[in-house]
Amino acid sequence: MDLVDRKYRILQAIIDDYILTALPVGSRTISRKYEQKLSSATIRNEMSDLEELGYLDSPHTSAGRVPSNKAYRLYVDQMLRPMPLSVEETAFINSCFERRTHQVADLSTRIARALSSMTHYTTAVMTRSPRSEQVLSHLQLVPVADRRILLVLVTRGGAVRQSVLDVPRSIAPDELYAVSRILSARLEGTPLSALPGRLVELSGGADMGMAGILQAMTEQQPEEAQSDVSALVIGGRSNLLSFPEYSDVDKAKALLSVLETREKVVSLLSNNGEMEISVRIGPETGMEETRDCSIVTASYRLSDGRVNTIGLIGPTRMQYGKVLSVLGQVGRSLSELLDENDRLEQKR
Amino acid sequence: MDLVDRKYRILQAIIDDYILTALPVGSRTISRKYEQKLSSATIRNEMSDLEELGYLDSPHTSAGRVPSNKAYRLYVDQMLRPMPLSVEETAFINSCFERRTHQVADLSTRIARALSSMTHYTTAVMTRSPRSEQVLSHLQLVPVADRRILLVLVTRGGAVRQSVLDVPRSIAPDELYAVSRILSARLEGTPLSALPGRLVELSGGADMGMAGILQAMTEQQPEEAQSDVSALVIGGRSNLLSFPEYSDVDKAKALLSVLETREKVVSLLSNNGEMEISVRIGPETGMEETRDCSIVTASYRLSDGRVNTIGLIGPTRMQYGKVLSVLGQVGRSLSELLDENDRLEQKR
DNA sequence: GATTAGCACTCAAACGAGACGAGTGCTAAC
DNA sequence: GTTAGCACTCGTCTCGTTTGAGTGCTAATC
Repeated sequence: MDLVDRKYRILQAIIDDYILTALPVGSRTISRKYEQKLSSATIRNEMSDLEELGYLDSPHTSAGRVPSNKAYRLYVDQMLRPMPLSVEETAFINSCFERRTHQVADLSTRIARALSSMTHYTTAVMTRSPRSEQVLSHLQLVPVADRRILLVLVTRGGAVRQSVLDVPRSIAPDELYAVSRILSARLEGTPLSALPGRLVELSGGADMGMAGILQAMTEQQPEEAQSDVSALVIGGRSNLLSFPEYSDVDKAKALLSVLETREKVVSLLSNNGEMEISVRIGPETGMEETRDCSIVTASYRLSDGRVNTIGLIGPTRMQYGKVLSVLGQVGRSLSELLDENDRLEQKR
Repeated sequence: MDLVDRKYRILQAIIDDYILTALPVGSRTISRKYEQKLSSATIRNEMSDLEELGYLDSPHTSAGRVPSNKAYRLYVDQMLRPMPLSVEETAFINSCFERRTHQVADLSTRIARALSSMTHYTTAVMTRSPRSEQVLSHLQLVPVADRRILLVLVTRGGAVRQSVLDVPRSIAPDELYAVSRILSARLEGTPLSALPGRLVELSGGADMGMAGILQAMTEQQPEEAQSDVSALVIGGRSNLLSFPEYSDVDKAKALLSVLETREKVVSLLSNNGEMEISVRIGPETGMEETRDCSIVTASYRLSDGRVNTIGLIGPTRMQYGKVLSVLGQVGRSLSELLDENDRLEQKR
């Protein structure tokens, strides 16, 4: 199924042009703009072949040709020329990560904003904390109100989770500290996923005072803890409306609705297997509503064991080259930031 | 400027009809659907008067009339008939607040979802924590990693803020607890707004060990603390695209862009003075981009001193009756939930 | 004096016929 | 293998026409 050089070049030209203009590409356009040695008739023949091979579709007889999903696939896998970012662009990305932060939500928001402003696509950033992989390092109970305490869980990697619990009796700060010490010592090293089980075990031999706290801890899990996804930020939704493919309000609405359903966004960001960067085109996105979209995702493992997934969504006619370069640079800047964080931590 | 009864009724009919259909209303429609005793010619004369009085606009000579912002104002202030919710609707709202929660973010998300699904408008929920009004009740430092600690601030009302700090040396958990006790005792009762100042004072007489922590506390304020707004959730954006006024993609895009700018949303939700429920129509929203929108906001004071503002945004042709009833019911359900929380707290 | 029937007038939207033009496929000549 | 040429397709644009909902005004009616 190898395409001879010329067909290959023509196909590439068509895709390039279509990505740029969103208009079906005609043979004449190619012969003038890309392959001046060849007449439009020759191009026409080649295009006819390419259509037969499944790389091109024609909306109707007298329009030009449009790349098929198969063509985009080939384009992404083989035709993509590395497209270096301008100095300004690199600088811009770096500037977004200059200030240090430990608030993952802040960082995600910044990433989302930066990416959607640079690419003009919609960006979703998700942070996953696989509970099975996270191991408790420290536990602390903090008094909040009379019969209300704050439970803080710190993992080995340094991730923090907290939730407010109602307890059946009032507990003095000093007692709370004592309980924290005991629990912290007993539970240190437990994977978060095993925590509920361990708590039940412990409450067997616990005295009355402790039992109430343990019970509250088991029962009052925060909603967030139900899923692994701890933060989900979406930016640049309005960008979608600039694309001619969404000049039809109904289509735009359908896509925006998907973006409003947390589970759907999570699933769109998720099924990229173990790839670091993945490009899914049209039906590969695995969702009916996004059959005309492409999704590019990149995942990074944070030092605390959490996984950050960054996704860009747009029409299949996506500027893959640009998107991949930008995502790559973001990845580099991000690891730099994280490394620096870690280094600072070491040095001190 | 009082409108005689009949004019008043006719105006009301026009607004009702326009809100329902989004189509300019003609004299014939009114005479058939609303005022069957009167001929279209009579209505026509009245409508002409109403236009002169500034209550109606005509898009062009041969279309019907459209209510002006002044008309909506009158409608909201005087014409609104209480529109009781159906049993199902009330039940639905209540069901959204059944599960108790201390996570304001969860609650906000639920409110936003419920409101946008019931009204088909876009909902924004904001939580403000006026630092000047919040008074520290307890402070706790929790070990996170080698030279990294978590600072937890608990206010008298029971609100919790936390941030991760980098400190210049490694501190044992027990020392951290001792420092927490000292600081907690010294700072208890300080308004959060006065905290930075107090910290500087304290670091004057502090020993070396403490000084580093105090410095980290003053310097490393989390981004969130910069503003009073601690959470902002928006739901039902795609609803906007169902309204004929946004069938023009550019208009939709402009409005969606506003919703993507945090500061703008905060400002839209904010300037309702001290009203519990406020309705702002068109230019009253105070923003160029929303001159064709109306915004209804409701504010509730939470028991911990924070203020929750719920806002609905849609075209000026908004179903004010329905929106106000739903918001009212949400307010009731919400206070019930909060009261119950408080009662539980008392009883135990 | 208020109401209404009647009528001329307006104007956006819907419709339809052409003209246009970008594009194709095919054939025949180079 | 390439290309010039040509007939054909079909969406889009343009423009005049029709339609119909609506208005304002006037004169007759209650």
